[in-house]
Amino acid sequence: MVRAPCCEKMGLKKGPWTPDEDQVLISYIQRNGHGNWRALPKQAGLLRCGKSCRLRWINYLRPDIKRGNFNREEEETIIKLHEMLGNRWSAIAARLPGRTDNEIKNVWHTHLKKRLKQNQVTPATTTTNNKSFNLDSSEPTIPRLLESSVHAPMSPQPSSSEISSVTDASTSTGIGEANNIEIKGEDMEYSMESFPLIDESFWSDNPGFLPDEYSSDSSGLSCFNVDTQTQYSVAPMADNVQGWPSDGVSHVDNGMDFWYDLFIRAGGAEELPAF
DNA sequence: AAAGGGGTCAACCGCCATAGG
DNA sequence: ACCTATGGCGGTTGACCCCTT
Repeated sequence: MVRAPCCEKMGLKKGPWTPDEDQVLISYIQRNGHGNWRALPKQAGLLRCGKSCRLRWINYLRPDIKRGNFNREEEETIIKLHEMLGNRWSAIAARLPGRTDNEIKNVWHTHLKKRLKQNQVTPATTTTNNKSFNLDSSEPTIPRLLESSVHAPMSPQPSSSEISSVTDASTSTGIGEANNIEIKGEDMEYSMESFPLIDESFWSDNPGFLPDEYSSDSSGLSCFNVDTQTQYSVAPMADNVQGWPSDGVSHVDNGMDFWYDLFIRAGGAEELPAF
């Protein structure tokens, strides 16, 4: 299909927006909305293409945009969601009110990716998994589980084309080993090391921590809700991870729900955040 | 003080999905 | 069923700024 020529071939302006252009766009959208981006610049009297107008509005001029630096909680949320969703920035942005996909993408590439990489080269040390919970937090909306994704120690990872078999906790030499698992989707890789470390001792050392309606499997890396007959991974997961969960249905949200469930039952938030 | 390098971020590009004709 | 227009998305670019040498 031959595409319509864009801005530069139509004598339209490119590059940074001027305050005047911003004002024209804002007042036009406030008066008329933005039903048709393609037609908008002409109707508004802007020498821009519709795409450029849309981008400017969505990424910068929208009234509900939250300006300023990302706080720690937002960054941790991004890291966690990126573990789940990969580079689906718009999906991540949808869960961060006031933040745009472009902004999140920039933060990821400029800050977070670097930070995670630094953590990867940190020599592996044994840490306890659930100890990373900070239940003293006065801000209950995001599980402190996320802390562990930032500070999780990294060690060489085994390769696997899909979720690998799980080292049986009874033969495992360490917590980290039991969780040193890599999941590969179609175009993404997920390291279980980025999640709180969990092995059999996690369940046994935390009587009452695992909700009654869940029963963990032998690996300790998935559990089963006996009420809903649903299997959950212990880590939030992507919907394109092959062969997981067992029913083949996307359980992205289930994964998150499960974490939140654990978090709440560990004394965290009273209510689920709006995910 | 000037140059160079790296970081940041707004904006663009090109592809894809989808609605509508 | 096919074609086209449009919106939306992720990857990339380049201008600007700041820090270091």
